[in-house]
Parts: sequence; C-alpha cells; structure tokens
Amino acid sequence: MVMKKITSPFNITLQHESIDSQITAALERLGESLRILLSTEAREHGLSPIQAQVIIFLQSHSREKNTLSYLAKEFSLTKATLSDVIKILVEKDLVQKKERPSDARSQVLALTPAGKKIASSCGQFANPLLLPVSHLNQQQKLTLKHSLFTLIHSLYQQRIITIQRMCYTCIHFSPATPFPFCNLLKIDLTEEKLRLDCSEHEENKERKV
Amino acid sequence: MVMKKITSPFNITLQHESIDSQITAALERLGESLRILLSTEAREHGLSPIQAQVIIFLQSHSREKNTLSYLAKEFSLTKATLSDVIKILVEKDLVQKKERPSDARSQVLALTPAGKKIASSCGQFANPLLLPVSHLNQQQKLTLKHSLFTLIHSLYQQRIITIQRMCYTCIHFSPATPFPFCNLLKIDLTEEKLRLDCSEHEENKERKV
DNA sequence: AAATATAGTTAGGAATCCTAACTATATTTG
DNA sequence: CAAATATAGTTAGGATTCCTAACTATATTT
Repeated sequence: MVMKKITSPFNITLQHESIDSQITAALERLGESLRILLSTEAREHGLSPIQAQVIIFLQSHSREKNTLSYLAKEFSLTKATLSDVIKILVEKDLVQKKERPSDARSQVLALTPAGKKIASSCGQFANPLLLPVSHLNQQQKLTLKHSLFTLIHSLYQQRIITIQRMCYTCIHFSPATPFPFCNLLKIDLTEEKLRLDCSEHEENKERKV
Repeated sequence: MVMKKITSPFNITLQHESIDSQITAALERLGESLRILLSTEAREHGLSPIQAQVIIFLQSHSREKNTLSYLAKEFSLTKATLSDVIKILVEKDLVQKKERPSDARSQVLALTPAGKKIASSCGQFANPLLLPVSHLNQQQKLTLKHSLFTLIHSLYQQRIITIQRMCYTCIHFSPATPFPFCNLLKIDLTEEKLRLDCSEHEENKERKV
C-alpha cells in the first residue's frame, strides 16, 4: 500500500505500486466498468440500472424469500428506495406482488410473464467478461475463483456485505471433514463445487473468523 | 454460462453454475461492494462519491493531463456532469483550475492545499480488501494480478473501457523481446513490474488483439 | 478565410437514493 | 392476555447524480 517514489537513472519518477494495491485497484476498475455497462445495457431495454438488477435477481432467484426487505438488503439500499423501484416495476407490469399467507405484512415478489420475457433478453446481456474469463486456463480459473471467494468472504466477515449465499456461511457447511462438505446435498465441496450463490443457502449467523 | 438444472437424489434442485459465470458474478459482487463502501466513506468526509473519486484521482495523478475532458473520459461521464462536480469542488476550495498556456480553452485541474489535506485523509480510506489480499500467497497474488490485468485489457479492446494506463496499451511497450520490455524505463516487464496505472503511459491507439 | 473540431458551461429534467414519519401486522413479555 | 416492541412496507420531501441540448470560445484543418 505504500507508494515509494524512486528516481530512475533516466530521471523519470518510478512509482512502485505494491501488488496488493494493484490488485485492489484492478478490482475497483473492473467493478466500475461493469456498473457502467449495466447502466448502458439497462437503458437500451428501457430500464434503469436498479430496475434491471431487480429483474435479473428475481429471474435467477425465484422463491418465497424474495420480499422487498430482502432485496433492500441484497442491494444495500433502504426499503424506501426499493419500494419506489418495485412500484414502478409493478406499474410496468414486469413484477407482481403475491400475498404471503404466513405473514400478512409482507408480499412475495415475482416476475410477471412480461417480466420474464424482458429478464431473459436482459439475461443475454453480453457480459464482456465471459469471453476473456473463458480463455483463462483451468488452473488460473480455480485460483481466481478461490481468491475472489476469499475476498468476498472477508468482506462478509467485516460486515460490509450483509447478504450472500456462499457455502462458507451456510448452516449446511462443514469446514473440513477432511474436505469441506455440504450436509444438505451430501457432497464434497471441492474447489469446483463451492458455490457463490446457492439456492439452498441458509445463513449461519456465527461469522466465525 | 449454461445453467444446468439437475434433480438430486434428495429431490433438491441442483444449480450447476459454470466456473466462468461464478467468476464474473464474484467480480460484480466485489465491485458493487466497493462502490457502496466508497459512497459511505465519502459521505463521512462530507463528499459525494464522485467528488471523492475526483479528489483521490487528482491526488495520485498530479499532472498537466488532468483536464475536465480527461476526467470525464476516465470516469465515463459527460463533460456536463464533470463540469458540475468540479464547480462544486472549486466552490469548496478543494480543487483549483490553472490556466494552460498551450491551450486557452482548457484548464488544468489540481488540488488546493485543503484538497490535498482531505485527499490524504481519504487516501486512508480503510480499504477492506487490502488486508485479505495481503493474506493471499505470492503465487495466488501473481495469478490474480495477471488474470485481472488480462480481463481489463480485454474490456479495453472491446472499447468498454476508454481510458487506462496499463503497460499493454502503451507506446513504450514491446510485447516480447524475449520478455515484455518498457522502452522508456528500459526495464523488463516481469509479472511483478507490469503496471496498471503508469504515470508515463502514452496510449498506443492500435489496440491490436 | 471558412469549416470543423474541441474545451468547457449552462439550463432543464429524469432517475437514484436518502431520512423521517407513518400504517399495519407479528412477536415478545410482564 | 394486554402492552410494548419489532418488522414489513408506504409516502412525502429533498439532495445528488447524471443526462441531453444548446451555447461560447478557442484550435485546427482545409
């Protein structure tokens, strides 16, 4: 993180950036790019970025859990903000609210047929990272996945991310017996099988370090 | 990228996410977290996120090139948007505009003493990624750096990123003779030395693939 | 010298996202 | 069981972000 300045024999200031800060800078850069891309693509579909995010999320996570409050946590926004967004999506007939018998205060959010249609065309969002990622070799991919998962887990432990659904933080996860194991699916969680976003995830609130 | 759905012996739907899409999802997740973090931290310093980004950028890139237009490209915003942001920063006496003798239309942006002061306290932005990154082993770091640089370079080639300052896209960069080499600094660009953001960078507009 | 390009500003407006105050239902507790 | 507290969600009002379009002024090209 320290920035050393060295004068080279050619009288040019050499910045020596540590590899750690180069990595964090690269992650920031990629994140920024993806965000700009999302907003551009969303606009082409007549959606705002957050509207698109909600629709894509509902498409890939269809289930009872999807309430307004849950989405607010997912996106780190207030309920008021999400309420506005959902209201517009309901007016556009892309999302519908269904009563939840178990709790009269809350409603389950789901895509309407029109919403599903848009979602699947948004799902085609030509993610410009997929091609270059696919060109990495298998070893690089595994290392990359492992490193990124570690970083996300660390943000979760630092309480910066409040919601996620990765194996490390699931009540069904056994750390090492002798390998990480999923007690629900009864499978060894090799590097390949570890999930970032499991539909069966149930949070283990302990957040052991 | 294909999402296979398999019914497990336990009647639980197994999603098989490809490692490629897990990686892109993880990158999106990290990017989103960093953005939220920036906005939180900026607010604590009485700045908006974009104001903070501008100040941090000016701190680490003090030079003639820093015009309003350059920053607009850097952040993928319009000149109108940047003009507003800069106006406010000038009113707050954090940024100053200096005349540029070579071109009377444009002005060079630089931090005022007050701006530098804020910048260095913002520079302390406890980046929550630095600690977990530092705990990766050297081999993981090198692979991570290499992969992330490759991805950024690919976004540049796809014209999604319009400005950057990494070795691959610099006129002083020789790809392999037999190793990548910087013709300006006269050094071999080993993985360790490759830069993401070099102050001597001059764009090679060819964008060879 | 005229046409075109570039740097930057201004005005007006849509969208994002917040806080605070509120209603209604659930849950906990004395 | 009634009162206190917590949770789901809405509404109103406002600050900020960020855009397009129209504009001025200076540079560059033809």
